[in-house]
Amino acid sequence: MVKLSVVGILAGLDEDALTDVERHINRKNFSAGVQMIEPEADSSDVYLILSGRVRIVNYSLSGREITLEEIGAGGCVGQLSAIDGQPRSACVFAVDDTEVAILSPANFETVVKSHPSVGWNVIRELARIVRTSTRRIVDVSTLGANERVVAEIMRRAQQVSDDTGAAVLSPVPVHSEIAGRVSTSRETVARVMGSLGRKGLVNKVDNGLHVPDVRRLEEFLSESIH
Amino acid sequence: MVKLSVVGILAGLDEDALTDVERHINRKNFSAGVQMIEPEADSSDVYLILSGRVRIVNYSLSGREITLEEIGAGGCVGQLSAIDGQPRSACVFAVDDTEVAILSPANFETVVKSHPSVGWNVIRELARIVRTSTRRIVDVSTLGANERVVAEIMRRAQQVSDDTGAAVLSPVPVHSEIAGRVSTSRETVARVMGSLGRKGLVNKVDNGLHVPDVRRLEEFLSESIH
DNA sequence: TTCTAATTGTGATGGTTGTCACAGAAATTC
DNA sequence: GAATTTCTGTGACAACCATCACAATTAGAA
Repeated sequence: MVKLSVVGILAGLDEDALTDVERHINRKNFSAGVQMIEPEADSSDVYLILSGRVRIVNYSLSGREITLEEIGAGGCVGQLSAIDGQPRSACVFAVDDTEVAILSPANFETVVKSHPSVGWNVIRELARIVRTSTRRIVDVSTLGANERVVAEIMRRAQQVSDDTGAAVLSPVPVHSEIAGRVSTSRETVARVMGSLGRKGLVNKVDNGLHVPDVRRLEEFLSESIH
Repeated sequence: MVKLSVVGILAGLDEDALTDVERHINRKNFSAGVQMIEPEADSSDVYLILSGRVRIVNYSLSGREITLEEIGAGGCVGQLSAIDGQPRSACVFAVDDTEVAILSPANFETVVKSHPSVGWNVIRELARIVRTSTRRIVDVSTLGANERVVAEIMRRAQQVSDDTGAAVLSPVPVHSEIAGRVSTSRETVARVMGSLGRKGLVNKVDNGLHVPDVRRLEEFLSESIH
């Protein structure tokens, strides 16, 4: 059984406090692909991700999928409703098999208020989300669809680049998944990836997508914006 | 001299605590139009707005202005940098003459951590920002520019509509300001407003923009999305 | 392996909307 | 009230990209 201490927002709690929290949660498992939270449902529980991976998505009326966030073990989802009592605005589903600890809004508030460090952790987490969202708003307002795709590949590569400036994204990102994250169509992603490949900026290796020189990707992106 | 108690995130503090906070702030005034915070500046101070109004904007390389938020008396700006220590990501300028109380990041953290109610207020405020940002991401990913303009007028009208379902936006919103808020061009806003006027969904009165029936605006919007 | 499902690649096409350009209206300043 | 600045309205045009429609490829299951 996974310990609650893996959860980011609970960092800084001592053993006693953790066992106390333990008494107020419900553990639950979701298999990969299953929807965990549907919008409009009037629950406001907070889900602490103990293992696995979930994705927060929103569907447009035309059926287009917009990925808002993807969160792995240690993260949490559903805080917003617990904080402001408003209905959920998106749905959450398990990408991999996922184990969660469910905390009621009242207990969430209690824990946050009674442990300053938890409060601060929640604040930091929300600040991170605000920063990400703001960057996305700016991206989508200033860059074209093609550039957004390049920017997304670039960001992913930056996170895993080694000291030679190369990076391997593994497994190869699925086009439709990228499309959901940068608000464009799958076809546009395919075209951009093709063109990056032809330019030698990325190339496929059997276990992933190889970016030989992240710096050149950055340059290519700033050239294409003018 | 404006009291600190107008500030939303300090709600719930008693007199003693407020006078204590008072000792750690610097008051400052900005005239309308002046830039208060420029990005890249490596200060991380939090600005509590005591009176006036500020706008948080971001400029694209092509010079397009993106309005991220507009905040009036009682609000606060600059928290993100104080929370995560990262550089500022946008600039802030005073829309009206504005009086602020400036709090250093260290003091901000102290106040937040030592008063659970302040911590919770900050959390609620950040949650509000996350919700707004998310809605905007969804809007910009699923609606066309024209629809976004209609949606913006609709939202503003909803906030001030009376019991007959009518609303007056006063003063008349400036087109370029709307454009900045919904990530489109000033010309597009002009065209949409013109068309709404011709359909009788909005009309100008001398002191503002009159929306005779907010419901009809909502219907019009959902019809135009198909 | 063979069959099936998922993913990718690419052309054609039309709608949307950003951009440029300028004229007219309104608001401010002097 | 004249002059200047800011704001609004609108046409023309081209770029960009979502969508449709398949074919080709790859991965996964039977």
